[in-house]
Amino acid sequence: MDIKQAERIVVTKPVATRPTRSTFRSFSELLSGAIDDPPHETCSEIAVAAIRPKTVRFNQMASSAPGAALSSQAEFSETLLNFDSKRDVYKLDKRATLVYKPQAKFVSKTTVSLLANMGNFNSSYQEMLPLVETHVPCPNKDIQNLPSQLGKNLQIALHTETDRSIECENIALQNLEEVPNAPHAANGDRPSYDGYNWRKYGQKQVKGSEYPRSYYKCTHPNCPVKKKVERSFDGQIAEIVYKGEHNHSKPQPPNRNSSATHGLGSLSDPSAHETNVPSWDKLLDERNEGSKGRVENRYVEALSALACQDRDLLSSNPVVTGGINTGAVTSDNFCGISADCDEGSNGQDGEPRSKRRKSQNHFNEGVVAGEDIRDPHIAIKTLIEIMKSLKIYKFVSY
DNA sequence: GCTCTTTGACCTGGT
DNA sequence: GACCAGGTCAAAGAG
Repeated sequence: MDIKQAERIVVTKPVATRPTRSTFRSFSELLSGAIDDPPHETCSEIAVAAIRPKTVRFNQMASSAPGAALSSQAEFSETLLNFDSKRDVYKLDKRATLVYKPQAKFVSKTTVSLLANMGNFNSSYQEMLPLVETHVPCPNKDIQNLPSQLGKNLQIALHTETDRSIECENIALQNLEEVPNAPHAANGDRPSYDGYNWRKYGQKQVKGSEYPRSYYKCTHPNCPVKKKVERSFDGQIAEIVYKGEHNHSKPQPPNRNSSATHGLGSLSDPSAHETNVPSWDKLLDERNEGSKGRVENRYVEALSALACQDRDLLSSNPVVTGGINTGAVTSDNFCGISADCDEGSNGQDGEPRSKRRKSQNHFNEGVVAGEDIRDPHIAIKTLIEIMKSLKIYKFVSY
């Protein structure tokens, strides 16, 4: 399929310099700017958002010393995002400064459109998402499928600033674009969160880039699409550049009715097929009747991802241990929820799988701290409590 | 035995 | 034409 250059949205290549006080804007400003723009320009903004947010870093130390970094980030973040303890709301400080690495990229309009349509959920939750779901190298699936209902629910629970559009979504989407260590699909292809399968064909250390760049091809026959991915050493996406357009639709997930233990089912819970214990994914499906189930799932995933962020902190945290654990959820089995928080946690074979799975099932029941977190309001309240207890006030997207 | 990743070598385009 | 950097190929090894 020919790639029409004219259809690509070209983003001029900025010089990679540290933004100055006057040149960069806070995340909220960027978001509000996107909203204020007229529709046509909003489209461009979406395109930019879809390709720009590869790097929103505060401190490189984050990857080298997770615990310390979290602490320092928390301190830093307190100046950026303040909680209203009375109302459980948070406010973005306009002075907040996020540093992201500018880079020239272009994607097709089709790609932009696809990204933009990957879940048209509202902003409140999106604001939560980058923190919960991109700060930790946890494979969180189907983020793009978040229903708008979730945003509505969260708008009730959180009094955020203005309505945000898809920029934040795209940021989250990009940061979640591909998950390292994701189990292979049955056919050996590596499904990504953009829904396509990719095969790595090269890797190179690019001059001027601190991370190695990996080259991927779409595994679909005759599909010309390629992408470059720069991933930091802790496995988080630093940059993604798409090239070309898919000449096919997204590969269909396997029919779970007939083979619920294969394909994406196993992607979610690689070990699920080994036992009769229903996989997390499957349970989700069972609950996914309408958007409500998905809303619930996102909370559970968000909580699990948060837990993955620093299990030591969680385990020593009175709110978490005293609250969540009363719901039979420990910091460890938090990670079990999202199937494979990271390779490390998965590789912790000190705890028998059955035990982890059992714990996971507790969470599957949607009970945390004695409350039913399937209720979005309760879920977000619980989440905020945990965040507050951990002094996590800011979304840091890598 | 198949498929994927890794990685050094090679190719290509820009200066 | 030389040099350089990015992109791709392909053999070897791993799972």
